[in-house]
Amino acid sequence: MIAEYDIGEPVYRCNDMIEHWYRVVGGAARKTALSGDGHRHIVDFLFPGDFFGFGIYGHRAFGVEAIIPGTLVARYPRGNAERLADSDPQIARNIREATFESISRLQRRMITIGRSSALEKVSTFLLEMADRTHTLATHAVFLPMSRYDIADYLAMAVETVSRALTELRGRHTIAFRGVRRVRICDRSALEDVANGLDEAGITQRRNGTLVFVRHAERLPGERTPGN
Amino acid sequence: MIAEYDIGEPVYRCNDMIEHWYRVVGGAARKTALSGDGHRHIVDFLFPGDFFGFGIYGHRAFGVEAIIPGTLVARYPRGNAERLADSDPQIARNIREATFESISRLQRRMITIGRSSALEKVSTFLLEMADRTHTLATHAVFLPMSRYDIADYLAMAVETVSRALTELRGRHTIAFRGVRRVRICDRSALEDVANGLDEAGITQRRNGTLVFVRHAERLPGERTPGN
DNA sequence: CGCGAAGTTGAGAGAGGTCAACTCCGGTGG
DNA sequence: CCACCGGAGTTGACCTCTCTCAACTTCGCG
Repeated sequence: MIAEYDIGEPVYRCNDMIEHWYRVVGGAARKTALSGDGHRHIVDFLFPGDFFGFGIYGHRAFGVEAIIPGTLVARYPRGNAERLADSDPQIARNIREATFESISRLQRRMITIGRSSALEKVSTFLLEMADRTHTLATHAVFLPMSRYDIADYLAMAVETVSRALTELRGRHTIAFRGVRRVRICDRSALEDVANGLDEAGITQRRNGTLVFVRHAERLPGERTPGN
Repeated sequence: MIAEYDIGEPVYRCNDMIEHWYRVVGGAARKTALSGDGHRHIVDFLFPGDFFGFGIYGHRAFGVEAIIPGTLVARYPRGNAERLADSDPQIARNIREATFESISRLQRRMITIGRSSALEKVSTFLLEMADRTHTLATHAVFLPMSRYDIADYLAMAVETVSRALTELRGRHTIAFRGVRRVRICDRSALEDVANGLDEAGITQRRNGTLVFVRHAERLPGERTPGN
């Protein structure tokens, strides 16, 4: 069963009972949560092909809303899907693979969010979007989400997202064809930034003169000696 | 098949081929990754009963090491486990549930790491540990990991972890019985801090008189009006 | 008892959050 | 067709929290 959603329209809300499993067919959606202090978090963006809403019993911990008008989502009653999985090992296997994939994406993202500068986060994000939307290297990446969404996804302030994008544009690593259309001009430079190989050559002011400073002079693993 | 590991001893390493699925039987372990800039991240801590190492093909993205001497880990050859899952729907179901659980824990953690102050992170961490190690409310929580591990788990500096713990001790929210033995004295206070309701009751001066100000006076969702 | 690692504490600096002003863009209505 | 409006996005100035660097203390173990 496929349903269509408009911008901002919820597929399900936080605290809803878990009754279906879902799959994005067209458009895009965001999975959101509100933390106690009233901050919105975007747990994941969902694109065509992505499964979501897995869960066994109880209530939804997150809500899912479309971010593109006319987003299409297929829905499977949970019970049916479970029975189907029980009777058909191939389906069970597919579900397993989808969830493993989901886990590995979450783990990668946690590392992104955890330690890394604003520039690193945004660069990683752009590469992820280019990848997940299957954008050809020569084409511009279309970002269906607002800057606010990006900010809540990367756990940073909107202004900082904006500044990071401006910085990357200034370096000619990316270029804009419309606010939400980004062309990756220098992919390897972008990858370098995303991997923290960036601050490598930042111009700093020291004693009144500009100097180049290498940042990561510490060796990997140095931090944890024994235990 | 069960194997025993000493402190720091790897169950598997990053880039190893995926050959087994695992389950912690006794002790504790950490799942780690190194990011490009040489920072160590702890993706998850693993306790008795936790499954880990799921994956279908290719190489490990993370490494797993014991953090307690004599940690016991059961190991199942991947192929066997998959075949078993194919032939027994109940096992497939168990695996599904374990991975769903893992996903939901990851998502919660991402929110923790994302937006929240040092104090919030550490409070959340203590509650999580109390919960996951099934510590009775009256007992002290034993933290098997070093402060460095905690820091890399919460994506913050060791010193900041230390300072946060000191702060909580100063408030008599927690007390120490040895460096790695923490008693939660005031659980509800700890939960408040973890939920960001901390700064909630700050006394501020407004028009010359002291008033209590709730921090999150902004309504949830307010940040993203339309889109 | 002494050593090295773990943990704590202090001082200073920098990245990013916050607040505020401003621009840009799309849609609506005159 | 243009003026206007509101929200999205950008830019600037400032301030705060946390990271960093460094010294010090405590703990665990030979």
